[in-house]
Amino acid sequence: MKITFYNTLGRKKEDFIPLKGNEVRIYTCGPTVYNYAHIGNFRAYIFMDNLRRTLKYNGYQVKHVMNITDVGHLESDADEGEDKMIKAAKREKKDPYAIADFYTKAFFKDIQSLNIEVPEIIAKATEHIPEMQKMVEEILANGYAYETSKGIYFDISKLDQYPILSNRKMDEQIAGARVEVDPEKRNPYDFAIWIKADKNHIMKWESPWGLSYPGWHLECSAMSRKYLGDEFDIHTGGIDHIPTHHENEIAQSKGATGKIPARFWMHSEFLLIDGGKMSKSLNNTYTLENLKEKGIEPLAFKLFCYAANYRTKLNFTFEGALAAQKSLNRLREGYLKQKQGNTKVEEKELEEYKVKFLEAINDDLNIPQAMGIVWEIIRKTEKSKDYATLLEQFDQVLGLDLVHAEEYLKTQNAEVVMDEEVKQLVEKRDQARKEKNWALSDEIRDLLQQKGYVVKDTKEGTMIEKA
RNA sequence: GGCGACAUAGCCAAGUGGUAAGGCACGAGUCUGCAAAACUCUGAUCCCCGGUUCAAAUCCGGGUGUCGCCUCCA
Repeated sequence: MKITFYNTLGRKKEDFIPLKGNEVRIYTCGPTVYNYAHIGNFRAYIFMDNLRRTLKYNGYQVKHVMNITDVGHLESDADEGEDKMIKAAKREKKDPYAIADFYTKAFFKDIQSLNIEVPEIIAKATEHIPEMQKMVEEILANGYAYETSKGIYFDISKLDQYPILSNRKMDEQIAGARVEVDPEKRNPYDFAIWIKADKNHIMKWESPWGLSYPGWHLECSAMSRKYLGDEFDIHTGGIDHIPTHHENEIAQSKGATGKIPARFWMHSEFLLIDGGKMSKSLNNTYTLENLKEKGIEPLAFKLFCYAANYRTKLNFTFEGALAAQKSLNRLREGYLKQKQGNTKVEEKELEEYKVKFLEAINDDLNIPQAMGIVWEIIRKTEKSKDYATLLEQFDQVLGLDLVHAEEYLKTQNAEVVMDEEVKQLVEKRDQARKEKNWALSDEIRDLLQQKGYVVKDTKEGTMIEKA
């Protein structure tokens, strides 16, 4: 079935057809591992997950590369300021490689808890320094760069078009408004592709230009080319990458190969916090750990993201996230009920749902619409294993790990029952209820509620959950 | 100043020409010793004004408002 994706290059939806047979080659801008990733970052990786799962669901083979930026970007566009990795190293009094290693592990742990598929190839910047150097040499040889006392700079005036992704008119931009323009640069928007290191710079490598290190866009150009070739299918990233990072990445790749590296450029929108920007100064860059503290599972955050399309801003509030947690549990319970059902469902009906679902996801990953179909099936009164099987199939795209629904629900309850004091209260209440001592039973219920539990009476006795 | 986006029920949001998906909350009912949970049911004519059309939330023009980017950032 036809797939359409919104392409930032051209700013419209286009039919997607792989460049090479049945294989789709994707490159995703991954994390800079100098700190914990926050939920805004994860929205982008949830989008990436939806994309690759959708392509696989359509029968394509996926070759997907994601970079790990373990040699830090600089603080500012004008290549001044302090390297992020170095900064983190000073902050935590460790060497940059240890910092990178620590946060890389943390990142993949989070990715796993979100049930996000790990791309086939994970490429670390520090392991691709030779490839990057070679690319700098090519760009220089092709006449797209020049050397200054600070490093090698890309000459944007040599390009037929810059910028290509956005409509900015460079001469109207206030260059140097925040950072003084380097007088050695030919154009204010020329950027460093290779930087000569100060004596104090920790991460640096031997090169024809002395001890130095790569500019912060270069790794993506070099690594995508190494694994996916000069031209591949899809390049993804956050919307903030458009104006500088991806613009410059395209420039470099064109300087080296003469080609725009990817056919499709797909960008995910920002997650807003309480209607505004996420920022360190507002102290609202939440991590998955912060969500867990409030009883919100990573997968509930994933489901939260499914309320909106990846290209629209989504407003995160804890209220909304708690609603998603509730919704996730109902989804799990609904799935389990279908699994126990014995009604026979017509093949034709199942087929119709499959078509609707596929149409939704193939229309630029319209997950919200796909979720509408999921809920329709969940709510079916005539319970059926066939519906459960269908939901499992859809979950190949959604990645909510529905097959383990029972375990998740049990885990939530198990955690609660662990508490010895609470356990005794529950037993005492069950006894009181058997004796029809409603006064005592209600008293214990109030007590449990004060402690922050929801009390459920079932045939098996008192069950409690965290409120 | 330049660029971009958004404005749909209490909240989060689908829907881009034919009379408004879904989730959460609220309310009603079933169940229950009473509650809770669960289940069922219930709600909007789509920021304002004008235009195009047989027909507009959906296209065009003009307002108003909100937000993001132009500095690293998903």
